[in-house]
Amino acid sequence: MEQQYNFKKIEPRWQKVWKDSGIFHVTEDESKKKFYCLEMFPYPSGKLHMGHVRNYSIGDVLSRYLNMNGYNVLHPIGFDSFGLPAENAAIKNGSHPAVWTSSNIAEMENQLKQLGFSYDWDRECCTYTEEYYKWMQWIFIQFWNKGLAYKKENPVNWCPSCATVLANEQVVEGCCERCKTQVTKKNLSQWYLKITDYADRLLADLDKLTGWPEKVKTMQRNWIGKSEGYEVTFELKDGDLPMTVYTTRVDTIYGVTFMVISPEHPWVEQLIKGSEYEDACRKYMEEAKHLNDIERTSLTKEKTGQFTGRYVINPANGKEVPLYLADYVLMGYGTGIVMGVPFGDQRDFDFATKFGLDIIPVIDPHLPEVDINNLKAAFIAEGTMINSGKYDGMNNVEAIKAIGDDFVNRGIGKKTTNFKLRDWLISRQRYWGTPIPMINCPDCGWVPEKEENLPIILPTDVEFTGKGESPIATSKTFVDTACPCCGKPAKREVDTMDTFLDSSWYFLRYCDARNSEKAWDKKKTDYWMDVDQYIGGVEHAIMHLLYARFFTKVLYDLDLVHVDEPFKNLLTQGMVLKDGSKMSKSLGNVVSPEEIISKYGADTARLFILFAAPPEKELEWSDTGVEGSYKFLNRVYRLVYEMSEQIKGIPCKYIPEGKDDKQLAYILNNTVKRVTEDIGKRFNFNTALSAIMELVNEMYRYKELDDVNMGLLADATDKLVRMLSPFAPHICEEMWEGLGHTESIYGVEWPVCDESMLVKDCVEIVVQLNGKVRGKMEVAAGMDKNAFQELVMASDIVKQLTEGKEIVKIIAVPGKLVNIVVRG
RNA sequence: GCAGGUAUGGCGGAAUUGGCAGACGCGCACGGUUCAGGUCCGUGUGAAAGCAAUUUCAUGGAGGUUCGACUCCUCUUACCUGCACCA
Repeated sequence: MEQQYNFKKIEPRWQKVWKDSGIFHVTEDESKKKFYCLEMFPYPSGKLHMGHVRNYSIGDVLSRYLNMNGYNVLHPIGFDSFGLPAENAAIKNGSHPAVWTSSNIAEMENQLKQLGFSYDWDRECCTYTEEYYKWMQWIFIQFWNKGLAYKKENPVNWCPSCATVLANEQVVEGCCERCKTQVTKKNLSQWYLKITDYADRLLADLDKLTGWPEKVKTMQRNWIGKSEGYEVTFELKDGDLPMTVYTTRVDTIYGVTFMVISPEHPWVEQLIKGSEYEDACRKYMEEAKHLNDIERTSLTKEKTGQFTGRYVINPANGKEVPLYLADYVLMGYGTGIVMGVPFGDQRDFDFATKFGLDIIPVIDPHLPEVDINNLKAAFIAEGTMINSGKYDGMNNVEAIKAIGDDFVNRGIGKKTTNFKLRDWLISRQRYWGTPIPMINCPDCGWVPEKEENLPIILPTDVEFTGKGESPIATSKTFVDTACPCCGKPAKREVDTMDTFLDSSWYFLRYCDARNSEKAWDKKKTDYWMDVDQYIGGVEHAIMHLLYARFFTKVLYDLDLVHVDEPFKNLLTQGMVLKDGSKMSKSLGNVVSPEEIISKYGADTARLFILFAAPPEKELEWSDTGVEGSYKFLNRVYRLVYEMSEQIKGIPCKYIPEGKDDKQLAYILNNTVKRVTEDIGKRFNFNTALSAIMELVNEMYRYKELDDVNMGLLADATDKLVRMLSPFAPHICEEMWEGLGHTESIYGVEWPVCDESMLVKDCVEIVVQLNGKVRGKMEVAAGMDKNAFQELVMASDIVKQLTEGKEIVKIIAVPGKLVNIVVRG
């Protein structure tokens, strides 16, 4: 151990030791309790950013801590390496996406190794490799065989100038990001996975996930969006199309004054044909193609619509109401047709106001402040039915069932459950993704490729122009094939899969990453799954986590895994900010991990990022804060260096004698207790580090005293280095060696708190007068309430405080406080 | 817009079960060390009033519950995240 802390020498040295000894490689070991610690794998965008450093530092502290607690810890890493940016880079530079991706991966692997994370690199998985996407294709075929994959038409963002499909991200203010042409919609036949078949289970099983943050579960519940209601069929005047609406508020049906149909509803064509409003309707439909769902459903956007010239008949009262096209009705939810009740729905209210339609009150809340005949906004509350024929006078909640049941009996209603969740559109008209292993045969239709022919390899004779439907279609070798069923000429699917599929099962592949015979051996997932702790950005709270849960449930039903939920505990980490906003190149407020590592070392970077904020919270980057962490490591290093000379050969045994011995022994053991709880139970690494800092401060004070107990100092030094090692592993290895140990600190036992050192005979308590602190006193610990209260009330402090005042009430909390309520 | 979240000194944050608001760190000030600067060691540091003891105010804002509220309830403001083809 050198006198000076030199991270530039220490860090590469220990990284090499770890690599050469293979210390982070794990195998299934039935004799040990397993722990699967997983961090969301990165997209290889180029270099690591601070969000990655934060995510992986959290995971590394946990992994190292659990390893020291005797667990067999699986801690893998990989790269989510298919996706749009690689393809954009290829279009821009005329290179191949694989070149861009693999050089990024190499760079990021290097950075991860420089940070000293305890990954089992032998299990590394990259989704763009043939050995990974082979099994992705195999899994897709299992979904197909189970009837969970299908093809359906769906409108996509379409740039007419590039003649290509655009991702939402590529649409900027309604225009193509490359050529600025206004984006429109185009119908394409697309692959879907039937996630809606699992909607009920995905919702119900959220209750099982006790280790998930409540906020994430709430977000998932809202996303799945289960609602109970009725489908009611209105009759079309002069036509025979059943105009079926979905409503959760069938009690308001007497307040229907119009009906709205989504502009992309397939029936619109025949509804408007020949009408005097036909041209106006077509124009409106064209305009609707330029807006996205968020804009369309915005409550603040002025409502637009177009009368179709048609009328429908309300089955409740036989009234005719006009039928409009309006973009606030989405084709993707319910039936694509909505009954307009301006009284009870704000969107309908806005629409009716704009188009001069009637507003009929149908519920009277009996509130004097509400004039239901002259509303300024839609009214939503419980009340008594009015203007509703035979239901008048009934409570509106009861009326839902009564009216609904009547429609069911009349054969024009159906009780239904609706989900906001839609089936998962997985096809992408892109190159850089897993090819969908399906073949279209003129005779057999869509058939999957034979399993023995997997993987279907991405062709390399492809042009990247940014134009056309899918780059794969430009390959001369890929498309034409033979039907796996009948052998006749057939064509391959040229679309690739959404990269969210790749990331929906990678945690299973890590369990058996090098298996070339199977996606994974069930014996291995039986041992390692489920993931004990999953850590990642809160921005993935809905989609990725829902898709991974869906996959796990399907694979469970196929008997390929033994768990039906993948992630037992979830930690969602906050973002890293600089000057109050997200670090981004456009804002120019990026601090690169590289910079910090070269200036202060990996240990400082890790320490700062864990100390600056608790993991779930946003973290404000501070350059001076980093310096503080660096100073702290130096302070620890100097202390341990000095101690290593003095405590050589002295056992970590002590009997505290004076006040100072007792104080250090108390702080030492209390620190062990606090740090253990903060890491293991609360994941509050910032307070764990505060506690360690307090211990260091106390050791600095104690060691300068005249009469010190060397056994106590030896124990404090030993425990200090152990406790700090998950946070700053390199410097701790160095100090551990300096203390005379020959084994790596990775895997030595986590220190244990000696409870006998925490027993105090005196506690300081607070005396309050009317809830305000007025004095403090020392009392013996462990008194019962009556004795405690009597003792305190008899004290001089209390006598002084209450002199000449009438005592109204006394609240005594033993060992904590006495609050005296007085008058006068 | 919808959904979810956050708000505490000059700054990052602490307060684990409703019980001493501001632990720990940064910054700042002063002192020591040093030729000097840096490093390092130490002391102080929410605001206002006061020589002081001490008192009053203070956890985005407005109310409420309670002996007692950063913590619970109602309303409100600002900001952050997601919104289904970015990953």
